Amino acid sequence: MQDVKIPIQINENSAEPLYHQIENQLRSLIITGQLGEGTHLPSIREFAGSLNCSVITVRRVYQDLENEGLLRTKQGTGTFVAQVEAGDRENYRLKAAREAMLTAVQSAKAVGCTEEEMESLFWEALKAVYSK
Amino acid sequence: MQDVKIPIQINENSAEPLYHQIENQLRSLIITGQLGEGTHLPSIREFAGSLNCSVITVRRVYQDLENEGLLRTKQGTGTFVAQVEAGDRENYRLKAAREAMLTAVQSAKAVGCTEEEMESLFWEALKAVYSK
Amino acid sequence: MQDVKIPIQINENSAEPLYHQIENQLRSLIITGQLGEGTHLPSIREFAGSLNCSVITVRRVYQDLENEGLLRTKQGTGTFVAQVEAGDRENYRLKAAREAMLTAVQSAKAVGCTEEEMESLFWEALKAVYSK
Amino acid sequence: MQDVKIPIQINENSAEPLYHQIENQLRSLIITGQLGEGTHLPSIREFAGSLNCSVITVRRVYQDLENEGLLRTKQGTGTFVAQVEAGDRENYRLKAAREAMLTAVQSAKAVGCTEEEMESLFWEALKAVYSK
DNA sequence: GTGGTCTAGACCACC
DNA sequence: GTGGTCTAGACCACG
Repeated sequence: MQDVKIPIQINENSAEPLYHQIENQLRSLIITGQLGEGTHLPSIREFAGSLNCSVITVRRVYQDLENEGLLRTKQGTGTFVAQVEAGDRENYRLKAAREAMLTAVQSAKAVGCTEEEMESLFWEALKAVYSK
Repeated sequence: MQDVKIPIQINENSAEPLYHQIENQLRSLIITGQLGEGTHLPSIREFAGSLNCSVITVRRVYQDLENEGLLRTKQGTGTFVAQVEAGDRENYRLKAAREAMLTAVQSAKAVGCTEEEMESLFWEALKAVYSK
Repeated sequence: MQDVKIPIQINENSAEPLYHQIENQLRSLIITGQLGEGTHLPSIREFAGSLNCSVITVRRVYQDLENEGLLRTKQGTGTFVAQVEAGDRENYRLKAAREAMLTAVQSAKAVGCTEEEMESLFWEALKAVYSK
Repeated sequence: MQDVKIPIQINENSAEPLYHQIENQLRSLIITGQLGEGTHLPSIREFAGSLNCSVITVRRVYQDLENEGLLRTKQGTGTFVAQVEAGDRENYRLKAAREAMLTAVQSAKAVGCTEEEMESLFWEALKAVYSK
């Protein structure tokens, strides 16, 4: 078991609900292995303080991720990263990425993009993201 | 001016709000030219009836698209497709598609995909969408 | 779609959390088919009023059951019983009952009951429950 | 008086509180006679060490069981298994088992099981537990 | 100290 | 009217 700082970026202006932002980022950290099994997450009060949000919101995040099987929480002890099988981890990653890509292509098709245009936009996006 | 049936598909189970689904599809129809300039859209009441939704929802759709400059409402006469310049049409399309693609790539990167994986997923998505 | 009264019994003195009691009873009503697909559940405010509990608690119940796939909720419209496949319904029932029975037998074994004693206790319990 | 090793199995992942798990197992050991009257239990500190848990937890266990009359604490000497009358022992066993069975049957009825189904599930559970 | 539950009440988005 | 999110703050159970 380890004890670490969790790097979460909150976008105040986003339409995405606060708890969603936190959940998504935390989920990514777990399934990419940046938070290893057994990692002791900050207590809900502490995390709420550092994220500058309500305890309830953090509580909700932890609970949702526990329902997904990514966290394990023990009353009076704390919240920990659960054991995630390598296969599951891979599935999570690919499922999320595949859905994102599919959605993008569907949207592009809906506005009448040709396959060539999409390909060009894809490379453009790739360059934009990885040059940052 | 012409008077046509508007082909809108509503997905009851989607998390996407009703007005959003309708707006997006209607916007696509207009900027891809499937609804030409001057097309007379159904009355709010009529459209609401055929979509089996509330008039409030349709009113909101018409209003939002009018604000975007895609529709034009004439008191007592009805709602019509506005003039869309070729350049604007192109901008709309690419802007929407570009954003979609960027979002997808960012999501994929967030879950740890490599560029190679993304490319593979992109082709997969393209195939899936166009083989339908 | 139908609109009905939901018969929920709250036990104030139980150690079982309020939201758990409501969830369990509602789940039973759904998987036993007493609340058919499409049934329009009371609004969270209304239900909270009749259960004499907080809106938040009802909200949580609805959300948890939605995550389980038993409810479907549409913003601005309401909360409905989702489509549950007959097979799933059967699985739910048997899974719940099987676990309950297994737990009981394990507990009984832990305190040193013989198989004969258990059988006798089982018949006793059956009689007690069904004679009510 | 004797001094023995206490075989307690802790399940880290169970939702059941630690103190509960320990209490239940210790209670079973006592009422089934596996820990005879006068047995000298380990000191709180020692027990906590071997269970790898907090002394607070063990203290609570000892205290609860003392309240139930199953343990007896002598200042400066230690904690011992109290005298359990044969009748009491029998009562404990049957009470616990009876409650467990009743709960199970009620749960099963709540999800719509017929008496026949329950019987079948009961035999299944019995087989599962005793074949281990 | 930790998490678990519940409250009242606010404000927003949707229909 | 509906549900969706977030808040502050209380009290309890666990270690």
